[in-house]
Amino acid sequence: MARWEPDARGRLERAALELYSEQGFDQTTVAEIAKRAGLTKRTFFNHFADKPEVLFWGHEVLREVYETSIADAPASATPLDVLAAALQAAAALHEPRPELIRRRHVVIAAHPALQEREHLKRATVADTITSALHRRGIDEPTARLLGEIGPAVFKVAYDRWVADAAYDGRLGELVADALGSLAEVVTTSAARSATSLL
Amino acid sequence: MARWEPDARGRLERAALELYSEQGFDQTTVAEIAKRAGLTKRTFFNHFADKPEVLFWGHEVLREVYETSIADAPASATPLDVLAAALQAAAALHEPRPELIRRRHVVIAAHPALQEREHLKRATVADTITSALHRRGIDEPTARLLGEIGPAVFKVAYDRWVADAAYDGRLGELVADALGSLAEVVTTSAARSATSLL
DNA sequence: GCAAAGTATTGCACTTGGTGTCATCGCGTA
DNA sequence: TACGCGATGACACCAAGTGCAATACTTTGC
Repeated sequence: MARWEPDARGRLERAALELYSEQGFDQTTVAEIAKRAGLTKRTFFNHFADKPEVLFWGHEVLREVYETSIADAPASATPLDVLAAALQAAAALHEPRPELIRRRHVVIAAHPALQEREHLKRATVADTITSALHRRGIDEPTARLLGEIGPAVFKVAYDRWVADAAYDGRLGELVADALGSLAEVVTTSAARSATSLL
Repeated sequence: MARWEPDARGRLERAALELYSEQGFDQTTVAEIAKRAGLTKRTFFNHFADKPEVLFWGHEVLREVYETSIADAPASATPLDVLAAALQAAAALHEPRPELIRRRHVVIAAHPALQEREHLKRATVADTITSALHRRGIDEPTARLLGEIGPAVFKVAYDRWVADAAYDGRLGELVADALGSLAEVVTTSAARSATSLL
């Protein structure tokens, strides 16, 4: 696929992350990104739909990971077990390059427009989970619920992980933690409700 | 606050919703919206930060509702009970004008840029819930978790509600349903885990 | 080797979103 | 009546994003 110089797309991604980091998202123009990558503005828009999109490779891969890990879970697993396994698979995807992900996270945290895009991507992940669960025979409302809960739980763990380099290599643990808290919070309340019925 | 004609802001909101509905978001220019409202493009941007924002009044109110309903919940309530009460309060806020909300929903569903904004607003709601719970003495990680879970559960109910006019006046029930499913899914799995430990 | 076909890149013109600046209008108040 | 203040408008400007046609390079078939 290589033409003039190989990997135009990758060069644009790297140049964009650098410039967004150095100067901020607003202060960086697309022409500037293209120039640093040795290309032109028009070529940038041939590769990416818009200025934010250049930061959001990865999400295609993420969706595939969810899809396959949910499909491959043992038949005996409960719905929540399946979700847990999928979240662990997603965590494993993040572990290898914490520095890169952290740089990206800082850039996104600094600009609402990028957060918007991130949320939208998260929503597509929710849809992916939902239909993958549904495909296992889980009823639609439950699948939807777990599809929404999954990314929510993951975010809680991810936010802690990304905030402190001391957690490097332990995102999986943090995800397990968050799932544990969920169980605790819900069952505590359920127990109380049951009691109050007596 | 009224000057030439009263309620410039409201006129812009109505004109925008109409035009987005009639022609689509992309096909509508800001100049057009302003013209229908009897104003100019510059005035539009004096009232709203950008083109999407004109659809997202409401969210300020929503945040206040969450804040006060969480603060006012009885001291004896479990964290999940508090969240449930807050979600019911939010539901009550939606009930009165289903047609308007539904029109708005259709417009948003038709365009990614608007969905992005919606997701961002939802995230700010999550933050509001988190800090309101934290202020009740609930520990930070649990508060965060519930802050993320809350809007997720609400969305499941809201999506069903908005999809079918037969649910008018029953959003509260749908929210209760979703919370029930959550408890079921989580406790089922917890029971299995406990069993498997024996 | 060479021509043809295909694809990545570019140049250019154009629309629109969004901002800065300054003038103007209409109202409340001294 | 004069003054101040906030809402509106006119104008110029920059950058995002698109459509279209030209060009540079690569690959394929011969």
